[in-house]
This record gives sequence, structure tokens and C-alpha cells, in this order.
Amino acid sequence: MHWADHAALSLSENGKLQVCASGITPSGEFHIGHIREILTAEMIHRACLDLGLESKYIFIVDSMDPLRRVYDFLSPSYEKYIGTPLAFIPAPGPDGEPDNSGGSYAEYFLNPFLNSLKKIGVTPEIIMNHETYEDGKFSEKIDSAILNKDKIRNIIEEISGRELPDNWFPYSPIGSDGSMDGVEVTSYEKPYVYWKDRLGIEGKSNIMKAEGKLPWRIDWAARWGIHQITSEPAGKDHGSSGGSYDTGIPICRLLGSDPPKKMVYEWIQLKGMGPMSSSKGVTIGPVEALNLVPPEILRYVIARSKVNRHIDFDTGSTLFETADEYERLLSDMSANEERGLNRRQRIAKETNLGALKFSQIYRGDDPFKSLGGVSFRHLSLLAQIKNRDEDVWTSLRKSNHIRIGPNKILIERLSRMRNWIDGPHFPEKSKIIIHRVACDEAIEFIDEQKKSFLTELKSKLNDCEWSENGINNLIRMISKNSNITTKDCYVALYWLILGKNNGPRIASIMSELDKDKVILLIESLP
RNA sequence: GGGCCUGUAGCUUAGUCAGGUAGAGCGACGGGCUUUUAACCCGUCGGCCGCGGGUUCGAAUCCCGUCAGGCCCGCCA
Repeated sequence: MHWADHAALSLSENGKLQVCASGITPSGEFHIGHIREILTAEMIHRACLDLGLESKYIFIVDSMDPLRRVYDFLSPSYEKYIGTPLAFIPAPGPDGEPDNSGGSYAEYFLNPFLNSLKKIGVTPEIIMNHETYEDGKFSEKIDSAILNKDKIRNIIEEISGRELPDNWFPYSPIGSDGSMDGVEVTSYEKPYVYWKDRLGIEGKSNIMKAEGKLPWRIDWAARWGIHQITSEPAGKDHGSSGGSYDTGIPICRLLGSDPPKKMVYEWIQLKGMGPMSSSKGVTIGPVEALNLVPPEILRYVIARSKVNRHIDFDTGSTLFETADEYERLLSDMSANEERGLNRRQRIAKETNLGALKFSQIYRGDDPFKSLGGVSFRHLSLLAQIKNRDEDVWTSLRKSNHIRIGPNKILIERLSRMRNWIDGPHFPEKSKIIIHRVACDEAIEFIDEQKKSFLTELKSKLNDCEWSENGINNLIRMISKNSNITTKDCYVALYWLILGKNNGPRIASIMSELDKDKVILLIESLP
């Protein structure tokens, strides 16, 4: 059984109404790590629906969270906004300076992300957390938290092992300059929290409005109750023992609600570069990823991996393999029957089918409709050899990958493949590099006999039709009349042109090159 | 210091929750496609399931220990 179906099944024991949630702080660029947060919850939501439960999926934007520090991509003028909720800070303009015409900081980073989510078929109910505060929905929880201040303090200190300062208070009011930093609470009289800020100015915050917020650990526990959340997978940072999940559960109960069951997902890492971090520049954005691979493949990256296993993401060969695995699974699924499968194979097949199901952009779509019929590896080859799309289709027709014209899926794949190849993420290993002069290995491999074959070939090139077939026929003809095997003739050409001992059909590569270039290349042999 | 994840064929890994003869892909090798391939099809090779112990008729799977790698524990998915 797929993990999402399994999660849904265990949720179903607690009732028919399910609310699956994700929460992200929009403090900077979103990256594919956030995609895991989103998709883990969204797939469980879909699984609930598949099971016949009533379920909704909400995405809570932590717009009330304060700016923690001035990130590298921000201008130093953001210094004054540290401690201010992201919803109340102007977005950075093109120069990194605060720009009042560009909406809020939170929206600035959120909107492109929502766009990408739409492309992968995720359409959550979006809740801006600062609006929940503005609407007074937090007020009861805030009141309750303040009244239970000592109990909450105990929970946090005991479970997290952290020691809270003496002046700690379970509510952070916003001071006169908009920041929550250095604001000390002096007293509480519902609905007002009285305070003195770091400038020495005194004031009060109404807990019915967005004039302050609960600290993170309490905020999280409170919203579980406010939104009736039954499932919220959290990143491993919240999941380690003593982390915010562990303190959230008893705090949520203390505030009068049932918490969701703890579920922790592992992080996505960029292969060889450790965990993703926007501030360190170790990141790949969803927009970037979607320029390379189709949305169903991006979903599949998440769907195929168990929640508690980390994912090594890289835009090189791993992504190729994952994409090809998707294609292969699809064709295998239609082929073999249930019979003759033992228990393990049945489970594996069932799980794989689940992964395919959750990879579809729209729930209920037939996975087989997303079958391209050509491996990504092969497509990358053709895309590099053939400059014109039409030639790619011709080649695919010849190899029986497609019958008539390419379908929409394939056309989109080729266009993405060209992006991939032209961009910085395409793996070196898969690149086809045309040599301009013979490399050392080529010179070593090409002995006198092979050289005379090439010389002969060169002299006939001008008479031959400059097409894949014409060139290939010429190669075959000359090789037959030479003393070496056909295979050696081809290998010599591979070494000469690509610097490797094999490759895609050499005639098709040559036909895309200028004749003069080929001639110069042969002449570059000593 | 506390905790999590991982260790299975050359590489990537499934199978671990519900113990019952180790599966797959890539690579390599061989063959086919009377045209070469990193296409396509068929086949072969390849695993003391990190190591040691225990439970069991039976362990990759459960338990204990141990080694190695990665990660989290101020904010970060």
C-alpha cells in the first residue's frame, strides 16, 4: 500500500472529516524542499478523498512570522524590519530595496510559488496566518495560553529541555516601531496585553487583532485547534525529539483541542551539497525544476519515496533515471497480470500503482495518458543531435517510438528537454560534445589502416548526399572495401568526432554538422 | 549530549511496519534487428541483505549490541 493511502486509512479511524495542512514561512525563495511539505500533505488529502472521506487541504502561510535577519538577497535597509511580521513588510524591489508598490514581503515570495503549485495540480485553500489573527480567531487560544502560562512554560522547558527567560510570556506583542523584538509584557487584561518596547514606549495590543502573535511552538499548537487539523506532516526539524511537534501535542490539548498524529518527513537534499538552504544558495526552485521535467515527474519524485526517507535530488542522472522509471512503470503496469506474483511482488506493484496515481496532476486522471513512450535518455540524445523538432519526430517514427505525429505530451517534453540541455543543470555525462580536432585518445586508436579508411571517406564526402542515409551508405560502402571491420570503422569515427568509443548513430550526427567541419576534423589527424 | 534516517549485485535501489525460497533498473557481457547505436527486443553474469549476538522450525525483515555515512535539535520543509 502506498504511504498516503496508509495514512488516510489510519486517519479514517478517527472520523470522516479530515483537514490536511501544510505550513510554510515565506521568508525567501521557495525551493523543492517546500514541494515535499506541500505534496506530502496533499497526497494524504487525495488519499482521504479516494477512501470516501470528507477532506480538505489547507496551506497556512506563516505571514505573521517576523523577519529574522537581513538575508543576502535583501538590502541592508531591511535591518529596520527585523522582528516585524512578513505580512507588514514591503516586498523588495529589483534592487533589493523595500518597494512599497510591490505588495507585502510575504506575498512577493508566495505568489510565484502558488503558480508552480497550480502547475503540479495543487490547489489548496490558502490561509494567511496574519488574517486569522486579524479576524480574532486566535483570541481564545491566546487568552487560554496566557492564563495557562506556567503550564505551557513547564511543557516547553521539560520536553525541549530549553530554559525560558524569566520575563518569558506566551504572547509577543508588536511594539511601537512594528517589531516584536525587545517588547516586554507588563500586564494582561483581556483583551489587552500591555507592554513596553525597546524604545521605552508603552502601549497595548488587542488579542482580537493582529497586534501580536503567539510564539511559534504555541502558534502551531493553537492553529491545529482553530482549523480542526487532523493531519499535518512536518519536516524533520520539527520532528526531532523535544522539537515543536512534541511540545505542540500537549499544548494543543491544554488549549482544548485534539492534536493531529505526529508525522515527520525527511528532507530533500541536493546530491553532494547537503540540505537545501536559500541563504547558502544551495537551492533549486520549483519553477526551475518545472522547466526541466513535466509536473507529473516532479510529483513522482515525492510520491515514489517513503516519507521517512530522505530524497537525493539532483538535476543530473538521478532525475533522468527517475523520469525513465516513471515511463517504465507505466508500460510495465499495463503489461503483466496479477497471476504468478508472490506477496512481495504484489505489494510492490500495488505501491507503485499508488505512486503513479498520486503523480497525476489532477486527481483521478488516468496515469497511462501521461505516457510519452520515449525514454528521457533517448529524447535527450535526439534533442542534442537534431536541431529541428521535425527531425526528432522523423527519427522517432523510424525507431517505431511513435506512429504518426508526436502527441502533446511529447512535444512538451522535447521543449523542456531543450531547456534542460541548454541550462546549467544538464549532466556532463549525457552531453554530446562535437570535437573540432582529433583528441589524443582518437589519435591513439586510429592506426594506419583506420586512417586510410577515414582518408578515403573524406575524399568521397563531396560526392555524397548530405543526409543521414547518404552518409551512412558511404561509410558502409567504404568500410566493406577496407581491410578493417565495419565496427572498427564506426568506432574510429566515434573517437574522432565525440572522443568516445560509442554514441548515437554517427551518421545522424554527421548530417547535422557542416561538411567542411568533418573534413577538417579528419585532416587534423597526424 | 538527545534524536532521526540510511547501510541489500559494479552503481541506484525494492522488499523491513503484518518473519516463509533475495526482486528491479542502469552498467558489463552475449545474441537478434541481413545498417553502425547510449534505439528496440531476447538472454547471461553478478548478492555470507554493514558486522556480531539473540528470539524462532524459519530472520534482509523482530530484539540487543557494534561499526560506517548523512541529517535534525536558535530560525529554516
